[in-house]
Amino acid sequence: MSPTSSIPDFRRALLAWYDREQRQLPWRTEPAPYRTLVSELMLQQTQVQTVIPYFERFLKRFPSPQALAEAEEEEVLKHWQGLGYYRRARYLQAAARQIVAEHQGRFPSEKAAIDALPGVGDYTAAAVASIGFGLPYACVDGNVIRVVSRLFALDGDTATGAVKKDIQAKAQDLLDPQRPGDFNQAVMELGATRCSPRQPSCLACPVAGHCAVNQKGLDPHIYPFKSKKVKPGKIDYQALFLFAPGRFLLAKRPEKGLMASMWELPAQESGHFIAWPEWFDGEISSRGHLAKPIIHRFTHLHATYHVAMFRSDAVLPWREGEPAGYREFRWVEEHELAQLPLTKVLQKALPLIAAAIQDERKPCPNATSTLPGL
DNA sequence: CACCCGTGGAA
DNA sequence: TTTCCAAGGGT
Repeated sequence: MSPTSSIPDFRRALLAWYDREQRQLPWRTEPAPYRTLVSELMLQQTQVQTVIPYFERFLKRFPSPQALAEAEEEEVLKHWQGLGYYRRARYLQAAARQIVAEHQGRFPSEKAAIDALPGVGDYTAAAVASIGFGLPYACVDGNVIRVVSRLFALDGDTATGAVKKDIQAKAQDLLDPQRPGDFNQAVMELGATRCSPRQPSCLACPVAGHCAVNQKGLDPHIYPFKSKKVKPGKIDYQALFLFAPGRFLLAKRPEKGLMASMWELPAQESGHFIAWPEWFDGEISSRGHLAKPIIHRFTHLHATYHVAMFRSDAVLPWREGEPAGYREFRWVEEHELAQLPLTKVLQKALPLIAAAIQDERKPCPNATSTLPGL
């Protein structure tokens, strides 16, 4: 805050701007704590535009904590497919079950009970408490860190605990106790639409007059200071597309870790194509592989998937438990894909595989399936 | 505290 | 092509 500005003036200016220019978002209509919880879980590390269609589909299918609590995990994951950070989906369902089991299905209005919900940390608890129940807790997310850093021209590394604590305290001081939910959303809205990381629109900022960086003529781009991040590692996978007439083999990933419980092509870490799926006891009638590997970028992992394809003329068993590490294997038909939660890598691979196999089999008139040999 | 956990968009 | 990062939480 600049020396001449007051907190009440700041609140008034920010809330007036928010009342005037806030975006119309699905979770801002019919406000309810459960809807706020769903939106906040989805918005963790995920942009608003990405979340909107997921939020609408999810609320339509799981309109209440009861509906979500009673659902099959696989269907919940299916509704999260493509959104990433799949643990959030399971935490959300666990939270719904906790609300049903421990709060008789009534969303808890006490801060401590909100804190105790799975997948709910400091940020999300403050968001649900303030937006859902009007409780005076300040949210601190990436937007707030940036806005507060610039408002006060804070030079410290925001990765350190001391700076985080300082920002939390300053955000709490600024919070309007009369309208905590709107105020929290207003700061985040400002961070998303004006006080952005790369191209801050200080000329269009409703609180530029309160901002230390702006009033001192400092460069907003250097706030907040962040230490360099670690470069992502690289990893090669050998993935197998094993198919028989009408079916192909999918694997369900382990319950924990990367893309937990999602379905994908069975794969193992390897830099090379393997000649033969040794865990398959059937007879292979033909084989091939994708000309180009599938590149998939995770936050801190660059993965390359080499896809080998093996055709068998009958659906036969593979050796139990192999390849290692999977929760379940299943021969699936194309129409079943609509029910299974699939990894993005699998979704990238399927059309390429279909094209490769149809290519080998031409002429191939009247091909109605997008998948090979079906 | 460092690391893990997805994906898409922007520059 | 590479890098950053987005309404973070758990371990």
